[in-house]
Amino acid sequence: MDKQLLLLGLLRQKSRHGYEMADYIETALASCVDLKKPTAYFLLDKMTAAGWLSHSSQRAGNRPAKRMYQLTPQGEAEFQRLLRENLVVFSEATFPGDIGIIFIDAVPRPEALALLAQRRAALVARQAEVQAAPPHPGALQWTVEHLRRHLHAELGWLDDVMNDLSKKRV
Amino acid sequence: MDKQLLLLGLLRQKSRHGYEMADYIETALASCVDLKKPTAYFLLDKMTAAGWLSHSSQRAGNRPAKRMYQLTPQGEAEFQRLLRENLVVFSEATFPGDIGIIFIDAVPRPEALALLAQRRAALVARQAEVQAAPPHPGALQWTVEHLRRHLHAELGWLDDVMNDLSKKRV
DNA sequence: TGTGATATAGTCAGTGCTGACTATTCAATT
DNA sequence: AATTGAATAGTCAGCACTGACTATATCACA
Repeated sequence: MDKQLLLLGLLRQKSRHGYEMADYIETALASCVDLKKPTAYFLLDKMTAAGWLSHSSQRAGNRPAKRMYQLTPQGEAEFQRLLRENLVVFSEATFPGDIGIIFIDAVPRPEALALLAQRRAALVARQAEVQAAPPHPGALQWTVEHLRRHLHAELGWLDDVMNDLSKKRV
Repeated sequence: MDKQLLLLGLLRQKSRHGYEMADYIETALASCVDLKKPTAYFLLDKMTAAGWLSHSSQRAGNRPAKRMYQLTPQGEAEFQRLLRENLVVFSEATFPGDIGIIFIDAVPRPEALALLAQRRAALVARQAEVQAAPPHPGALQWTVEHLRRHLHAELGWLDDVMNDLSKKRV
């Protein structure tokens, strides 16, 4: 439902067309949500069928007709409901990378450290990228800060793991 | 592929049957990986078909026949490959809870704070649960520590968000 | 002797998502 | 005039996963 919430929220700010939203999400919002174009179209259709959205063809400028979506009153109600639902719950992330850690003793110590060093490099690169990003407007800043903190925690942990690992007697 | 890696890793330690693994994963490993019983059986079948696993029926004790799985040499090779693949990449988590944050201004300030307070309570409860868990053996300790740190970062961030929010001029 | 709990093994339809593809119109370039 | 690229709108098969269910054997206990 979170993806629906996102689409509803974007449409609530102003009418938009599918391509615009999908593109915006895949670029500007890529760091905090995962939503691909086909999914966006699919959900837009679904929510239209459910009466949460209406759309009107509209040609702006000289471009091909766009399908502009907007919230219906029911859509607004659902948005309010989903938003509250989202705000209440704490949803724990899982870390697929931990699975490798569990079995790390199956690979020779030096190689394991080299592999983790690569992981670390990717993490640091990502950190730099987030740091360099232009300031985000409004509440988006909080999500960026969220990401920053988790990256920071991640790096600290990874360093400790590598440290432990390099010290550990075989 | 991470789930496959997990199953392979468990089978590498010793032969096991499906129920045992699914149960172990859903209880002991629930914090770092998400894998349900039907998925486990499905993947076990699939990997058997691919020649990574073999199995033998075996009745131990008086219980119904168990199907004990074990790695084939090819399975061991795949395990090694998947393990390295997993160790190298840094995979970023996404936070569905951020979507609500983005649109938080759509709900009246006091209500928003109350909702986030509930989220916070859930987070704190989870923290206590993790803290109270019995010490995990071997490399599992690292994954628990991983979780601990992220929960800690999460709490710090959430408190800052709530603080900002309660200060913010309307 | 029956009844329920537990250990084991599945199955299957349905959901949510996406990769990879097609189609159309216009602008820009050659 | 022809070609390419980008903005827009989709479509669809297929995958990964799971909720909810069935089946069977044994054990504990009323």
